[in-house]
Amino acid sequence: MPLTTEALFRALADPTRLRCLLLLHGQGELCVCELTHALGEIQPKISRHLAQLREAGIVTDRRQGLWVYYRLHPELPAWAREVLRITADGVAGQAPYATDRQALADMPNRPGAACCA
Amino acid sequence: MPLTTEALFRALADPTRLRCLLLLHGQGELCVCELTHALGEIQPKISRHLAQLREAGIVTDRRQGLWVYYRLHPELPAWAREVLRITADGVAGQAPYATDRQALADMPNRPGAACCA
DNA sequence: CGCCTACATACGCTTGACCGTATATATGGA
DNA sequence: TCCATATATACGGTCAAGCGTATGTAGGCG
Repeated sequence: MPLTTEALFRALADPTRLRCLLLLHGQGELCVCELTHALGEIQPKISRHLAQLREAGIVTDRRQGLWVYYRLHPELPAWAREVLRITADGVAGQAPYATDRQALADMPNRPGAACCA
Repeated sequence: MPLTTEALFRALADPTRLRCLLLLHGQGELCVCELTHALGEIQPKISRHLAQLREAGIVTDRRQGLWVYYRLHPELPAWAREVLRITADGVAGQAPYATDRQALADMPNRPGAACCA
């Protein structure tokens, strides 16, 4: 079942999901604890919203060790990516999107490749 | 108060509002009875959703005689128009958007300039 | 095995969105 | 003035979305 327009906009209509998606759009791949830290929300809340995005076909996940990494679904329709791109451009400097990026950058002990420096 | 990203996506997340907005985007200006006929919905439902869109700053209205014409708000941010354009392109041939356009074209006794042919 | 960390999910609750019906308001014409 | 049409809104009800808390599951390490 393909992604409908309505399903995408319903996903984007929640601030937590929109913030996650814009972060994933800019960063490529993030695990749950990174998103949790970046948004400053509790973990079950982030997990629940990511599950919704996964069930809608907007993101995919990949487990690596203890961590589960989320990214935009590789088969996301072009128009959906366009919507994300335009939105990301339009709100790049605004709160909370800019502060989310900053909080992620300032996060200590980030898992993944970052720890192998 | 400017239009927030979240407010736009919340507006687009409802099928009735999305159908109205895509019609308005393609047709420029439509009155309530035209939208009611095109979507095949009852009038109070259309009016209520249009009121929400108006309060969100996404459309404006103009009364002319008995009819109230709605159109996209002239000061709608460029990114919001882009989102609408991309969406309209992406779903142009699909139901119910294509059939909405057809039903509007087939509507008898349309008010406005169309009757002066 | 036992423990810790990361993540997912079940539960109960609250709040708000959307609905249809009924009614109010506004305009134009007889 | 009275009526008809077009539109807006008020009311009451239903349902689903989102929430925090608590608990389940999965992987890594001793």
